[in-house]
Amino acid sequence: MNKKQPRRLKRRELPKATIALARYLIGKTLVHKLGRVTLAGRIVETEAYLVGDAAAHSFRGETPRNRSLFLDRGHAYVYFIYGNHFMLNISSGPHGTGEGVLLRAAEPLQGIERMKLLRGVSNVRDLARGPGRLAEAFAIDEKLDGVDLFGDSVLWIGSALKPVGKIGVSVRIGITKEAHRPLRFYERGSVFVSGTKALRG
DNA sequence: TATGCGATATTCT
DNA sequence: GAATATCGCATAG
Repeated sequence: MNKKQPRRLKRRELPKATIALARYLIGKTLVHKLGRVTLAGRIVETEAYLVGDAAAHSFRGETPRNRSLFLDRGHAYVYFIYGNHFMLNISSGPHGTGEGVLLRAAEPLQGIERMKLLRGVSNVRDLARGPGRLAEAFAIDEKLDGVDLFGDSVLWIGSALKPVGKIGVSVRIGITKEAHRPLRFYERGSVFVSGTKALRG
């Protein structure tokens, strides 16, 4: 029973550079329509993956698994990892360029009861705090791989519903290569950002 | 806070 | 055939 609705963002509104996009997405709204239920959350943490970046899945070229990462900017790249988690990325470069932004955490706004069912937890703070949790809370799976987030699909990015706080920058989480590059962006002080307290400040 | 392990698709050798 | 992966949870300290 939510009043304020986000506006669908258009592809041409997106910054062209991947790092700029990662920063731009903080505070925006991730929306997934599930029949009658709408799941929505405020993106509070992202990471950029670039060309020539050994930590990026595109580093060794295009394969069947990472092909969505090479789509024109604004498409979903969803993959399965560690035997039990999906991750949601947004492709960034022009078609043929393997860059993208990983969505790592969100603040649940709408459809919270459904998210609790999907996740099997009741603590709102833990619903989408971390990339695997975010995907589970938003019912993201391989069927959404390659979807255009800026067309008219059920999964899309909307405008910000609240002012965005200060944005922090740090190294990325959970990678072993290029682990020193400052390519993680997050809303400072948000309790919905993943990692320990130090990683939210 | 800090390990430690599960469970599997994809890629590498 | 083997290693690795953009993690999360349980359990111990």
